Amino acid sequence: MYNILFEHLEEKINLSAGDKEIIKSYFISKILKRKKLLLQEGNVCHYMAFVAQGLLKSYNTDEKGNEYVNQFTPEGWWASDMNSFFSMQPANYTIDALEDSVLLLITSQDFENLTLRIPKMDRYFRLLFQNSLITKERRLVNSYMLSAEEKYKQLIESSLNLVNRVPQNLLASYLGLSPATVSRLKKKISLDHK
Amino acid sequence: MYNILFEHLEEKINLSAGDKEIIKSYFISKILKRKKLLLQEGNVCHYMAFVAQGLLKSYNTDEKGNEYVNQFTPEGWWASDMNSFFSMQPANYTIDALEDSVLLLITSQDFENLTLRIPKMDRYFRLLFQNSLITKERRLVNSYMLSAEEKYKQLIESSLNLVNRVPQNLLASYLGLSPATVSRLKKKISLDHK
DNA sequence: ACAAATAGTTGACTTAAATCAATTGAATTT
DNA sequence: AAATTCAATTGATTTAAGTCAACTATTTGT
Repeated sequence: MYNILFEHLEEKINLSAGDKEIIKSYFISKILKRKKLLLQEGNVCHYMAFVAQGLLKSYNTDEKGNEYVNQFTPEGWWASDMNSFFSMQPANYTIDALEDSVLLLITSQDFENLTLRIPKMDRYFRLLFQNSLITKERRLVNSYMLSAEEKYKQLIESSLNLVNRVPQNLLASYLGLSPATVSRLKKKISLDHK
Repeated sequence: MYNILFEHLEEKINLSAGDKEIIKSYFISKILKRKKLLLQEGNVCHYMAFVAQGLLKSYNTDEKGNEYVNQFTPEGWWASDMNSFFSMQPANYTIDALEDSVLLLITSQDFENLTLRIPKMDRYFRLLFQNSLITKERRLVNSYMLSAEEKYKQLIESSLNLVNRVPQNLLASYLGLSPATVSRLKKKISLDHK
């Protein structure tokens, strides 16, 4: 179960057998069943979760109860409310499982301890956050520059795997569009291809 | 001129006098006059810039010539096209100076060398990117969840200093709104306060 | 395998914000 | 200080996408 974690770390840094033992000792594993919550908006986010298997989503909810999906996290990626995790403030996001999932959790205290004990982990997370930042920035710019149709097309091109695992209404939410709009776009695009 | 850089680094990590000498040696300083470009969309971004004084903006342009401002970078912050800088691919953004500015530049090769020579710098950038990521995520969610009026109000509350240094049409662009809309919102809000 | 819950489609209608254009006002440049 | 460029305002109009609602199709849990 830790293999997938080490594989991902080793894409960015080299680890000795000893490093791996140490790293292992900072994580605890958890099974999160479909629809169960990892984090509830308003609570402090105590864990950063590496998804070893399954799929999570994080979202927030406005006064009217509308859900805004912020991120999907499949195997090999990390999920948390970073603001809450690093500042201990109440979380803005709720995180739950879209599929039965296996997680490796680390607390914020242990995150700190781990990076101090193994400085390479700072490098790993520097590279991880750097890449996430590039992706988020792209998404933000797209949200301003692209039409609904272009957003939907880009998502299909860049994340076909996700598109097949996630209900269309959640993709709509992720794109900042209404389910009706995405349904119409899907039809339009399939007609355009004929 | 390096003092402001060191102050910022020392908010996140401790530096010895020796560290500072080494760090200094990796940067070159540059004066960038108002309206001059640091980076042109389509070129590779060779530098990451620490703004010691002044104010930069980064933006991209669509086929129709519309500009979409992506970030303002005042003193004490970093500017670059991160994707281009770290991957050597052509940049998506253009970066220019809104005010006469003083920059400290580091090349991507030297960035790599510096983090390898002083691992604490990985920690610094881990923390920097971590915070940027939190901010970008907030902006992304706001772009979906908030109305034009709420976006504008939040910007005023959170960044009054910027609001006073940046022309209103660029703030509009940064918020993903048209200049006309921002002008109307400004009027509406001032009336609401009476 | 069935019932219940959830998701997707489609039409009619609304709406927030964009666009266009004319005018006024402010800042830079020479 | 005048000229020129750039920024802001405001009204009239358009438009992309949202909302609402009724219906159908698909998934999920028991």
